[in-house]
Amino acid sequence: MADRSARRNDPERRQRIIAAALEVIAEHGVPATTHRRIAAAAGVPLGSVTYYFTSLEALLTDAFTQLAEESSHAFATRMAQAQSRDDAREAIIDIIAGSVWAEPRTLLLSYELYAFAARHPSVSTVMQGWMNNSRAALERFFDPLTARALDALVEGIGIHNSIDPAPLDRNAISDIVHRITGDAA
Amino acid sequence: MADRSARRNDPERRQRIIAAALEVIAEHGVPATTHRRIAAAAGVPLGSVTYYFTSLEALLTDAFTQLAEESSHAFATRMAQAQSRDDAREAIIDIIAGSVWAEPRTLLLSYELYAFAARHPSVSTVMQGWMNNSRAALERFFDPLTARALDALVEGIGIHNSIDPAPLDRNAISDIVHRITGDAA
DNA sequence: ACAGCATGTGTACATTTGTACATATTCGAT
DNA sequence: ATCGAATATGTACAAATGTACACATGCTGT
Repeated sequence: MADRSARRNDPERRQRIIAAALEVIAEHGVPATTHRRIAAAAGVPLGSVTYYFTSLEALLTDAFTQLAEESSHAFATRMAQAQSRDDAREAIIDIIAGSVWAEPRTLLLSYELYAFAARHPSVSTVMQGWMNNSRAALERFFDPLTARALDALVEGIGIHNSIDPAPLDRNAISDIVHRITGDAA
Repeated sequence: MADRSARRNDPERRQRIIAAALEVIAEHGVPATTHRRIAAAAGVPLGSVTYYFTSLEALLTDAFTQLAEESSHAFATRMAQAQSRDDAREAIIDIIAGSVWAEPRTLLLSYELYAFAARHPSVSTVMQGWMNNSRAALERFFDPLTARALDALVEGIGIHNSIDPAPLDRNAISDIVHRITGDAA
C-alpha cells in the first residue's frame, strides 16, 4: 500500500482526480458532477481540484478523453489477438457479450460520453480516432462495409442489452455476427 | 398568429414548456438546462415553470417521457405501413437513413435520453415499451432474433453516422439489412 | 353580480456552485 | 543550507440555481 501521510508532491494526484471524476459521473451523472463531489471521491481537498484543472469543463474533457482512449485501447487489444477471420469473429462476440463492454458502468459512461462529445469537438475527435482504429482492426479480416456494420452492432446491442431485462445471450449474438459476416455458423 | 396580450388561461402552456425544455436540452445539454433558460425559451415567466411542474427533475422526466413516446410513435407509424417483408425492410432502411431519425437534433436528444433514463426508472420503463413495440412491429415479418438485430442496428448505425464524417449511404445500409434478414439484395 | 378557484407572475431567499487567491508546505537544484 | 518553483490547501465570495409564496388576474358556474 502507498504511504498515507506524505501526500505532498503526489505524482498520481492528477490522475486520481480524473478517475474520481469518472466515478462521480458514473454514480450521479454529469449534471450532478461538481468540484466538491469529485474532490470528496478522490480524497483530496477542493483546492487541489482547481489547482490541477483550470475549470470543471476542462476536467470533464480530460476525463472523457481518457475514457474514450481507454475504451479504444481495450477494443484494439482484444482485436489484436485475432489471427484469422474466425478469431476476429470470436473477438467481436467477446466484446459484445463480454464482461468489459457490457458492464452497466461502462454503458452508463458511454451515454454521458456521447452527450458530452457532441458539444466538445476535442472529445469528438478522440472518438473518431477510436472508431477509425476499430474499423482498421476489423478491416484486417473483413471488407469495409462489414467492418462498419460490426462496429455499429457493438454499439447497438450494447445499448439494447442495457435496457432489455432479457439481454441476448452469446449464441444469439454469434448468430447475428455470422449473418453479417456472411458465413454460416 | 396567436393573440399576444390575453395569455391568461392558455391551455397549451404546459406543453409549450415541455417543448421548450427539449429545445434547451438539445441546444445546451442537460447540465445547462435550468428553470430560467426553459422559461426564456418558452416565452413564459419563471413562476410559470414552477407552477406547472413540482420540480425541475419532474419537468425533465415529463419531457424525456414525451420524447420517448414520440420517437416510439414515429417508428411504429412508419412500420405500420409495411404490408410485406420487403416493405418492412424498406421501412427499416428509411428509419436508419431517413431524415427523421438521422437528424443531429434527434441523435443529440437520444444521448441525453439514454443517460437520463439510466437514472430514472419511469423513463426507462417508457423506453422498454418503445423497444417492445419496435420488436413487435418487426416480428410481424421477421423472426425474433432478426427483429432484435435490426432494432439494434438502427441504434448503432445512427450513433456511428452522427460521429462519422462520412456516414453510410442508403445502398450500404440496404446491403447490411439484407444480410441480417438473410435475403440477397 | 359575485364567489370560488384555477391560472399566472414577480420577488425573495437559502443553498450550491465555480473559481480566485493568500498562504502554507515540500522538493530539487545549487 | 537555502532559494525558488512547484505543489498543496483552506477560505472567501460573487453568481446562479431551485424553490417557496404572496399576490394578481381571469374564468366558470350560479
